[in-house]
Amino acid sequence: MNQAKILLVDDEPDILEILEYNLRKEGYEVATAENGEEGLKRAQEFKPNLIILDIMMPIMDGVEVCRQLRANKDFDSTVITFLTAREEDYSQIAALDTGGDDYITKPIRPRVFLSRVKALLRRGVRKEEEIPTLISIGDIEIDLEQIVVRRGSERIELAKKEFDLLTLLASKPGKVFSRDEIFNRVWGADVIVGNRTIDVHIRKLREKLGDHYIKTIKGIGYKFVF
Amino acid sequence: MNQAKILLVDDEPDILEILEYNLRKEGYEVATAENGEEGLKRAQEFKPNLIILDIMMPIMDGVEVCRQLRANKDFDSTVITFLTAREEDYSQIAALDTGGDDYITKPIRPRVFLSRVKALLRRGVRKEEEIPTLISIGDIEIDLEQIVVRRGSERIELAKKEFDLLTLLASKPGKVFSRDEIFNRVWGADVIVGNRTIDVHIRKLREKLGDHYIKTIKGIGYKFVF
DNA sequence: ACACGGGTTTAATCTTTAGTTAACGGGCGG
DNA sequence: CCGCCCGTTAACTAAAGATTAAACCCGTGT
Repeated sequence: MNQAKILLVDDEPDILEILEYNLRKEGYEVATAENGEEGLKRAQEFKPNLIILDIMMPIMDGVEVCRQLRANKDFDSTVITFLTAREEDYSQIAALDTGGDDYITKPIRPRVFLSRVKALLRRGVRKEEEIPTLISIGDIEIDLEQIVVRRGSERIELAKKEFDLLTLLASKPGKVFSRDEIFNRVWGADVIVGNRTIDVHIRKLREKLGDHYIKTIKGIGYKFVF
Repeated sequence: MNQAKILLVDDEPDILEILEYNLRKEGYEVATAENGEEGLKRAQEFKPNLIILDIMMPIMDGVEVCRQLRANKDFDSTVITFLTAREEDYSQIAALDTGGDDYITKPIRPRVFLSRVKALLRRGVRKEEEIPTLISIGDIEIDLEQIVVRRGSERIELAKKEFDLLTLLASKPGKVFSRDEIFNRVWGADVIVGNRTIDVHIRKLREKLGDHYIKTIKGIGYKFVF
């Protein structure tokens, strides 16, 4: 018996029903939502292994839902697939760009659908995105493989959280990351930590790297400057 | 009668069928999968001696499957060969880089195919190139053939697990190996051992070699430094 | 000048992870 | 059959890291 959890998000109750029926029959645990917002919420509480998103939905479309999920650490290893009408293949490409792993075209053939789902769940493996092993900005080099930061010949050792935080900020130099964003990406949405926690880590980073790399944007967040 | 086990992974059922038929006729035990992820799963349970992977597949292509297989100890001695359309020879090169042992071009001629398979299996084990018999880093020499470590003229005897562990770490000096990675590569995916086990082995290594070779990266894993 | 809304700093505390040591049990050679 | 080695586990200790709380600081608007 299969115990993977699947979240279905589609605005058409008929489709929802038929998919849910088929999936349950195969032993999956299923949750559903009828629009994007609800989908996001359900995703948080249900922690599915696979999320199936209709692209076309009122309120919030699937692509947007995907974008938001992908901004959250908790769903790093969640497989996301889209449901799309056969014609619009341009949207398919766009959708995969936002972090989707696959798409399934309507009309849906239950058999094909199920085997596709099965395949996606096997091993739970996400599409491999390019994982650079080295980020370098200004005079700083972040080595993701050796988990170490270098400035010139000097090696700077960081603790794990510090490293994660720096990696995030440095992944988009100049971009301001809001506190919420940082919490989501470094800690994950359901870990609840005090609101001064980030500050402390920022402080330790500044201590080790020097003050000028991380700039505070009051009322908003922090950014990496160079 | 031949009892080698062969896993076929291809998204085209026709090809799968014809290959399977031919192989069975020769007495091989055959399993099939229609895409990469399914292939990985089957590989785990079926433990084939030879895996034949189509390069072009939806969801997860053959190259990626190969990469993942090669990250797992259980498949160290599994021969992997690719199936590829004759044209794209650039991809062939890339594919062999990820740890493939050979490739077979489509269209497939059963006779040729079978003799190729036979050859691959007879050669038994993997392509030679990737097995250096000696790793030497800093003042340490790891002799894979004699299963012994030398430092200068001193010979250091290690137990098998210790040796495996050292070999892994030393295979990429500087790279941090996560605990998970170590478990997968030294113990194999399905053995479950307690979480202090690695530590103990690390300790014994440090005891025999000296402390400074293996460095702990807290919260992540270990790395070999020199 | 003062209160207020941030942000910063520091030190204390809690939590998590690694290190250590001893001991158990299986397998093997003598 | 005995004893030894290896791999593993268990229990405990040590250390590092993460978080919190609380005092402090600074610019702004009144």
